[in-house]
Amino acid sequence: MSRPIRTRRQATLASLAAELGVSRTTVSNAYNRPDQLSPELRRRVLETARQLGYPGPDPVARSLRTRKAGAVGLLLTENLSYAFRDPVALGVLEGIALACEDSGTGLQLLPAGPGNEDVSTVHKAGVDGFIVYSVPDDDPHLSGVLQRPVPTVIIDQPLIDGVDRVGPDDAAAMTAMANHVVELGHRSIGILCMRLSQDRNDGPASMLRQHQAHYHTQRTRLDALATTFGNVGVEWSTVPVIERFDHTVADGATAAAELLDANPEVTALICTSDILALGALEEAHRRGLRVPADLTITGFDGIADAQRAGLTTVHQPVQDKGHAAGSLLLNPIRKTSTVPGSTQVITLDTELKIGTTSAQPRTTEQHWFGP
Amino acid sequence: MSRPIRTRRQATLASLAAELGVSRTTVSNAYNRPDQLSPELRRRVLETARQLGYPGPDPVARSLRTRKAGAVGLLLTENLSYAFRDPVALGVLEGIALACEDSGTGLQLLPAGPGNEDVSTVHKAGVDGFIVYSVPDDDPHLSGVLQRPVPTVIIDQPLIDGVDRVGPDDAAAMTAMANHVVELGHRSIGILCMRLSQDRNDGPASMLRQHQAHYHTQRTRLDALATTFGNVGVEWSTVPVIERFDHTVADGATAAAELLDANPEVTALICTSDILALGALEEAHRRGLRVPADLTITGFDGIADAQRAGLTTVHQPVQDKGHAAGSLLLNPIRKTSTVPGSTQVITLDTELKIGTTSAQPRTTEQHWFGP
DNA sequence: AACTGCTTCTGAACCGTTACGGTTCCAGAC
DNA sequence: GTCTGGAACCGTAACGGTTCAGAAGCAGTT
Repeated sequence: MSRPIRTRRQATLASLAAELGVSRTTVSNAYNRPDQLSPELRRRVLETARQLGYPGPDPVARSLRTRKAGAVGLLLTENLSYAFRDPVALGVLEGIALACEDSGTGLQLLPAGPGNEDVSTVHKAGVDGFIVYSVPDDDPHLSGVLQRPVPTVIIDQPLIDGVDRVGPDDAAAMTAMANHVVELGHRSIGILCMRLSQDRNDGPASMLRQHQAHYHTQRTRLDALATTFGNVGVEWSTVPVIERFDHTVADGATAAAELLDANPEVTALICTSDILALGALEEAHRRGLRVPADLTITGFDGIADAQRAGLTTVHQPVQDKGHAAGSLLLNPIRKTSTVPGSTQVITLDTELKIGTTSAQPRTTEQHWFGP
Repeated sequence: MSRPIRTRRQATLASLAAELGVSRTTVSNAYNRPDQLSPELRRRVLETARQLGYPGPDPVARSLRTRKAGAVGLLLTENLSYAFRDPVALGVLEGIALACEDSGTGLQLLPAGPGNEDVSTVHKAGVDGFIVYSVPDDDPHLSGVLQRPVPTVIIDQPLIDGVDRVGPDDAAAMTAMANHVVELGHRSIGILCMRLSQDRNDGPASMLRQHQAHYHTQRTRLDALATTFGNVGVEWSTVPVIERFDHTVADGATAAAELLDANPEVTALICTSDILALGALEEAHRRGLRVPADLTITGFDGIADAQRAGLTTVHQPVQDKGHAAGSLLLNPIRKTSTVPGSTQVITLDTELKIGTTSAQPRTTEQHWFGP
């Protein structure tokens, strides 16, 4: 098996047609609509194509004419390494890929990492639609995508008028978790959260920063916590919230250390992701704190490692999320909807999973009689 | 933020030029060569574009003219789920993605799963090149790729004349492993290997099947074992080789069980992948066999879990492998090579990692006095 | 006055294909 | 002998850009 020799000038459908003395249409039909010409002629066309080294119709020219690229673009404002290492991102990616596979569509990963200010990659991508995953609402790539006249589906965040969205009900899910912790009797809590905006801030997140967060998901989760704990008399401004730019177990551990150092009275650590919670768990062990006896720790996402660790968390079906987004984009149910501008929103079920890392605080009174 | 209202008919570069009373060239330049027109005119062009809802030059039309798609295709004849679950595949994928990110190129995952007989997805992909990863040498998608007049790089397998390739020296690496096991004194060995061909065969792989294997990598590794052990008097035809179609830890375990049931005299289990070896390890523990005292087990690849388990294995830099393939495709060093048809081959370094799962057989003589 | 050089803009030729709406031909029906 | 209908094939017009050679205008130089 060896590669065909390239002729001086690539053969085209037109040159092949000329060679055969037939019209271009006929050659095109030989490839795309075999029933439109006699088997004999078709055989001749294909045979001559082979001799001339004609590789078949050019995909780009075809795309131009048919207005179909046969691929969707995935925008993820994150280093691609992250997408391949973070279990949640990987699950979503897998779900999307599955949906694409189902419909025979390509999935194009767009290079739009943090360092990449160049939006042109979005403008140059020949795709029939976009899936946007976990992007801050002020991202330039995102506005580039929205300018393109192709359908777009956003996963999780941001929430944009007129754009389809797939995601869990973060507010409800986090409220359920907050209620769980409240019911256990915790009133002295601390929060670990993921990146709130593009500018790195590893440390406490002020109230202002929380409200101005460009990552919608994180903001919603914090709001839900603030509301629920506010209802039982916990003043949110007194609740320590520690932010981490990078999303790793190690960062979760340092965040927990930072929080516990400054607020040793805390009886429950609520984390906006499992990864951070697993880090907190590590840090708790390092300090000799028993979980949940001395410290309650909760996560969010329901990744495999969390289940293994018995973490109390909110499970969300990450793979389904990706698959739903892909299906929404690829299966044009939208055609049935009479209103052209109608937006579809798919809300995914979440489930509060109570594990072995949450329990009543050791002495509920401790807070009142303080040191 | 909301989407621009779509006009009756999408504006094009031509309609925009007409509206402005300038030539198409000028509009094109406004987007692609700002220095070619006065700032004032450029501002007007962009402003009018905004008013008309013109989304900028169509990427497909641009690609047709410039003969650049800005993306490379990844062919992987495997369910995409596999690519996202298998640590080796994931590492390779990450490496490729990194290389693409470096050069601002998109990475298009082609849907070419096992069930997908349709080669048209390969023909329809508008890409500037292909990376082929771990594909059997008789795969129809592969020949589709090779027909396309774009550069192609193959990772691992198959080995095709005139096509660039990136991969380890499997023969040398496996020979090193075989020598290690030979030097420990093992003469009664068993082999667990991955899929040899597209047709499922979970069980013993006959000599014929081994020789006809369509997965070049597996064949090479087996050949290396056969040669090395042949040199010390072990007749290869007597060595049990158990094949598994799916590549999971569970399959490794059942393969080990199958082999050990039929060949209890075996003192060393050489596996062609870490995943299979980890399964074998599980099965050995289940049977109460001590590793390495009762049974030596070796792997191949050097994944993280293997390191954690102390597995004796051959480490190969999977991420580098992907990155090298991407770089080879994207950085056209090829231009410097005078011979147009010259082929580049990058061979990656491997390293024999001796862990805690290999040791001398308990009684080397056992084999000679055997039952 | 002719020449040079620079900036700014234009005209026309592609890029390779498919959609659309035909025309031609011929067998069989009437 | 005309009509009908289907199979086979064709010509033209997009699809939406980029690119290159040059034209026009104008200031400065010799």
